Amino acid sequence: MSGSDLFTGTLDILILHTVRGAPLHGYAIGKAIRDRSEGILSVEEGALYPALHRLERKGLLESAWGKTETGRKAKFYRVTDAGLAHLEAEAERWAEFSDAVSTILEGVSR
Amino acid sequence: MSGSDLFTGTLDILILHTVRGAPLHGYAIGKAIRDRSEGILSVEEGALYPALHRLERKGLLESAWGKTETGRKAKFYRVTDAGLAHLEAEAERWAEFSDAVSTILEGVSR
DNA sequence: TTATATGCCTAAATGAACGAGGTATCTCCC
DNA sequence: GGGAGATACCTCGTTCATTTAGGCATATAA
Repeated sequence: MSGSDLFTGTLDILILHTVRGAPLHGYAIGKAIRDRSEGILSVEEGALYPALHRLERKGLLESAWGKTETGRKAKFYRVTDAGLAHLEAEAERWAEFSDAVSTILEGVSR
Repeated sequence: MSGSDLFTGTLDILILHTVRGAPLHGYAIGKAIRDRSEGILSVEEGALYPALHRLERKGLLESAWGKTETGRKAKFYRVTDAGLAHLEAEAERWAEFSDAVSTILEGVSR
């Protein structure tokens, strides 16, 4: 149904991109995506954590337990080389796809 | 997985938009989407027909049997008022969403 | 001390899309 | 006559991401 959230398939790209710069822990990843999109992209935890595990299982992400700035225990994720390659390919595919959809949809709601 | 196809959730919008102008039959809808996106958006029949039935069940589409220009039997779909309203809302949501994703992803693959 | 924010997680249910199969008709060509 | 290929419809089983709704633990601010 999609209710009011993400279009399936984009979460992985968003996650990979978000941890591309520096390792981040799950909770912060969700927050970062939400913040940077000004609330438009809301990442449910029930989707976020499974996605992180999925990406790690695929070798696109690596994780290590560490401490946050405030001293809390957290699992930090960083992108692997494979993850980076995957991100680039998928980002390209996304750009192509969303351009195609936008072109077709042009004028519907503007 | 998504292999190489649609990002889930956009098919409904594409269908509604495609039949917005004039009633079309399923096969032609798939072809129209494929053609207008220059092959980037490929609509599998296993996704297309269930989607048409789904949309009709929801009252967003209406169907009637008719004949194509070449004289073949085909089921023609047209958008209902509810379908039009839904299309406009979803297209807006799509625009907002894809803008947000593109903004975040900016610079990844360009 | 109690609520709120941080931080992690899982399990059941939903449902969309994929892949692969099937039927039938029509046209074109050998 | 007989096959190939395009048109046109359909369904079924599987896969898989997301939603909804929980649970657990710790820290901090009211």
